[in-house]
Formats: sequence, structure tokens, C-alpha cells
Amino acid sequence: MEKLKGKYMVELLGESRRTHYSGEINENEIGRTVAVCGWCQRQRDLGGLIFIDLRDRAGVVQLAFDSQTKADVFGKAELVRGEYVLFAEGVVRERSSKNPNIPTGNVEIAVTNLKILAKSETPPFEITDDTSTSEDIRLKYRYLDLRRPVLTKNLKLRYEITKIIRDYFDKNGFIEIETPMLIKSTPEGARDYLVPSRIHKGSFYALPQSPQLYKQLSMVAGLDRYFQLARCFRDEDLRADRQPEFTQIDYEMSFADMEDVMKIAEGLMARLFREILGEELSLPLPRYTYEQVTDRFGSDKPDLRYGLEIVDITNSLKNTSFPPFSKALSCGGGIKCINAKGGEKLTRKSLDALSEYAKGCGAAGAFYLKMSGGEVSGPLAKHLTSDEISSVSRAANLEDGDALIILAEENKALLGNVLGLLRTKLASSLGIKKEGHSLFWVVEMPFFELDPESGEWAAMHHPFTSPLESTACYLKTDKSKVKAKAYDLVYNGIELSSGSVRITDPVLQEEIFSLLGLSEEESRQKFGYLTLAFKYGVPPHGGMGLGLDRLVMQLAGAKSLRDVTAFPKVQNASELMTDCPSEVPGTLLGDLGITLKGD
RNA sequence: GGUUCGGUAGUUCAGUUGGUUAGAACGCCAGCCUGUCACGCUGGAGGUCGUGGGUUCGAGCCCCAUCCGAAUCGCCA
Repeated sequence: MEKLKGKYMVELLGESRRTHYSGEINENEIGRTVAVCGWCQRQRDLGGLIFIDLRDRAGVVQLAFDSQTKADVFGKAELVRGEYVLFAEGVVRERSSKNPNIPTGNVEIAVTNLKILAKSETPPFEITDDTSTSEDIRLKYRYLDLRRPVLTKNLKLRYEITKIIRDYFDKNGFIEIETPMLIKSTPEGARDYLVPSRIHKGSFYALPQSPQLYKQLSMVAGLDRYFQLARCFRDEDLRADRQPEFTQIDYEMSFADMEDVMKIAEGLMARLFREILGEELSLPLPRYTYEQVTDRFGSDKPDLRYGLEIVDITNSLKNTSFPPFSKALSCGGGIKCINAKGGEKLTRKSLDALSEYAKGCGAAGAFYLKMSGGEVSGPLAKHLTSDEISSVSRAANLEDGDALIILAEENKALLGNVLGLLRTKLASSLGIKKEGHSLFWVVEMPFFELDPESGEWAAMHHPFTSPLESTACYLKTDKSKVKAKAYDLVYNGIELSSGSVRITDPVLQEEIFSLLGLSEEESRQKFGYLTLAFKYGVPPHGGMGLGLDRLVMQLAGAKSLRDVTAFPKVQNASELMTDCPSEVPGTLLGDLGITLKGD
């Protein structure tokens, strides 16, 4: 025991091996000798009696030391502090006073042999589920954070989910294929992470944003049904639901159309719901068109667990003299509102905050009307005629106790977007409980979208997406009318996945490239290998990619991807534990032929 | 790049109008304690108030700049 008093003096594992995980010890083991390994959650020294809560990834069990314990074992138990690593052997016995709060609370281990395998400094924060320690500190010591049962549980759940996914695709005839991490950069869309080449100085690989082209080429290769849990990378700003590297459940199938691809995704979701949540998902999932969801909810990925639909009240106010409204209308804009049912309780302060938020989103601001006792009030009320007020009230179904949030904008797209954002904000201001699941498809997405800055048409999905046949006739006449043969799966207000049927007609593909402003030369340089491949017999195919991290986050009931990712990055895309990215020695840069500005 | 919030002990926070030696809880250390499980009791240690500058007789507090973290808008084919 003397040897344990020095700072780093510890014992060797030797032949000692565990027989059980801590969380597995229960009444069935009473009377048996067991051995466990883990970390000291807490040591309670009562004098002649010591208890240690031993934690491993499966749970916690109580170790007991008393007058029956051998003196040297008892002496070691006295030295144990938080997060010491222990091996303990002993006999399981019933506790004289039980603890109903933990699964192993009826039993304890009367320890006969104890080894201190490692000591620990006092950890920078207490390792419990209900820690209030800020996330940056926890992320710096992520290995300690991950000892918290809630995170361990999330990572185990993630593994369970990936096991089911692999089995599901296997059963449906898909084979998992690894596509390269070092690929050709395609500067469209999200920014690529670039990897310099030492052998080809001045040339760069990119990390994949998605295995898109490789999976399509796998279809040309005749592999027929491909899937992969694919690591993807995007050099864009982070969010709670966006990490720069993430995992996509990626699949592609040949001789299949939209319905086939969607059916596979629905089957997967149904199985995950059944096996993870124990709930039956009713199939097929509801479908809404892009136009429907954006009109009604101001978003292409609305959360439908609550209402707060957008109502167009342009007609009711078409002759208004209230300047902010009449000005918007005279410039071809519109006026829309959301009826916040029961919103009367919103204080002026929180309504002003909503207006500020709307301004932050690019709107001119938000106005509001309240109704209580049959009276319509609010600063806006005196600027409208009683006819206008009653017309608006009727259109928006304004009733006692409600508040109407009203926006007027020249730019109709902005108007919808901001109302969509306000809708989400309102749901939390009103304390709306989001119960159940909101899982549905969005279809008939526009094929092109107008880039407001450049004024050019860009592909909303990606340039390999097939146009919906019935709208292909507008390709040359009116781009805004062309719809994509694409489908997004939306789950509780997040875009879970998106997919499409791909273009397999080389002539059409060339046409799309040219409509997107790519010259023949450019498209050959960027995607020539794809069009070349398509000359040698390409099967009709389509597929999709589902965000694994987002899916796990939802199924785990977590609020952030960081809670379901073992070693996540923070908002500025750095990792606090290893402090990457970091500078590298000049000699390394030299090998790559790279000179930094300012060198 | 914009907006908002935050940064004071290991952790979570309080800190009055700018005024003596910057406090609390938990944690930590020591002693006591045989049924605890957020053990208890007694005592103790622990601070570059994110950083730099400014205003002032005097700054944790006011001003400017900057760094860091978070939410969010832009961005994310």
C-alpha cells in the first residue's frame, strides 16, 4: 500500500480480468464472486465503512468495504479519489439499505481484492448527466465528457442505428462500397476542403461533399444497388445541426424510379422507428409539394407538429393607407400574417423582440394585432380602418386571446422566408409542446433557383438531377416552371435527406450544363468523366442521402449534433481537444509547394 | 461577414451609484465518523475579474479595441 502513496504509483493489471460490467450486476449474482473494472464515480468514507461507486460504460455498481474487509484492501479504498481507475473483485450481496435510483441499487460488491490501476487529477468538471459546465470546457476534455452516461448512451444508440441500417440495406440487396476520400474538386455548391498534393505541386484533391458521382459511376459499373455510410465534408459555417464533417447514409439504385427510391427510405425509417423507438410508422409517408409547404409554412422543411400557418392578407389590405403596407404593395409585394393562437399572453417586450428578430432576418419589421374581449388592439390598430381590421380578422380567423403577427414586404420570397423563421420562433415563445413525429416528403421542388446576387439561374439540387418529365418542356422557355425529380425527407423541422432520379440522357445532361451557364469546355473539364461513362451504357438510376448524424440526434432526442458525435467541432470549425486546425512547419509547406501570404 | 447573448475561484454563479482585504454553493485538501448513495461534522487552501489600452484620486463595474464560447441570419449545388 505504501507504494500507492506516491503520485504515479499504481498497480499492474496482471492476470486480473473482469467478469461483468458494473451495470450488469444484479440479484442473480448474489453470493457469486465477480470482478469489475471502471472509474470511481464517488468515494464515501464513513470511517470504519467505505463505499465506492464504480462506473463503466454499462452503469454504476457500489463497492463496499467494512470491518470484514482485509486491512490492506480497506487501506487502498481510503486512498481512492474521483476518476481513479480500479479493478475490484468480491462477492455480490444484497444491500441492507437499497437505492431505488440506480438499476444495481439492490446489490453491492463486498470487495476482497482491489487494484488501483491509475490515479487521476481532480477532473475539471463533475462527470454527471446533469452537469451545468459550459460546453467548451467539456469539449476540451471530451474524453471526460464522454464518460457521462447520457453521451455514452447516445454513442451506443448511434451504433445500434448503424447496425440496423447496414442490415436493412443488406436485406434489400444493396452492397456497401467505399468511395474515395481524395477526389476531384468541383467548386459548385458548398466550399470544398482542399488537400494539397506533394507529387503534383500546385494541384489539390478535395474531400468529398458527398459520394455523388462515384455512386452514379457504380451504377454504370453494373453494381446495381450501392450503399455506404459515407463521411462527407463541407467547408461552410457550422450550426447546432451542421458539422463540417458528417456521415451520410448514401444509396443509389439502378433500373429504379422515384417511387422505388422513396420506398427504400420509408422502409428504413419504419424499421428504425420500430426497433429504436418501438413505434409503428404508417406508410406511405405524407407528401407535400414544395409550393404547398413554402406557402403554408414559409419553409421547405417545416415542423408540422404544430400549426401557426401563414395566411395571405394582401387582399384584405389592398387599399390600405398605412405607409409601410401600401409601399410594399405598390412595389408588387404582399402582406401575410401568422395567427399566434393564444398569443394574447405575449408581452409587448416579446412581440418587439419578434419584430427585431424579423429585422435581423432581413425584413422591415413585424406588426401585430391582439384580440381580447372582442376588441382588436395593438399599435397597428389605429392605422387601419375598421373594415380592414374585420376583413383581416376574418381571413386569419382572429379570435379572442389571439395575436396576429403581420409582415409586409416588397420581396415575396423574403416575406415567406421570414414568416417561416418567425413561425419557429413563435412556437418557442408560445411554449408550444412538440409532441409526436413530423415526418414527410417534400416533392416537386423547383429545378432552378435564381441567385439574387448574380442574377443567374443555379441548380437547386445538383446538376445531375432529372427534371420532372411533365415540366421538361419549360427548360427553354421558362426556367421558373421546371420542377426537379427530387424528394426531400423532412423530420421535425430538419432536412433529413434529399435525393433525386438522375439524368441518364447525355444530350439532356449537356443541355442542363449549358442552361446552368457551363460552357462545353467547362463541363467537359469538370464532369467529362461522367458524361464519358454515360456513353457506355448507363442504367436509369436514382438515389438519396440521409444525414445519419441528424437522424441519430432526433432519435436520441438530442438538441445538438455534438451530443451524438464522439469528437465534434465547435462553431468556428476547430476542435477544442486537439486544437486543430493548426499551423504546420514551413518545411512541410515547402514539400507541397505552398507559400503563405505574408511569408 | 451581420445580429444577439455570455466570459469573475477547478465548476456554476452573485457582486448595489465606480470606493476598505472580490463573495456563495459545489468541488478540492486535512481531521473525525460503521450503512452511505448529492453521506455528515469541523477546519483549510484556492482569484492576472478573458486580454490590451483609455477615463478616474480610485475600475470586476464606465469607454475603445481585441480574443474566446454559444444561438441565429447570410452561406450550406
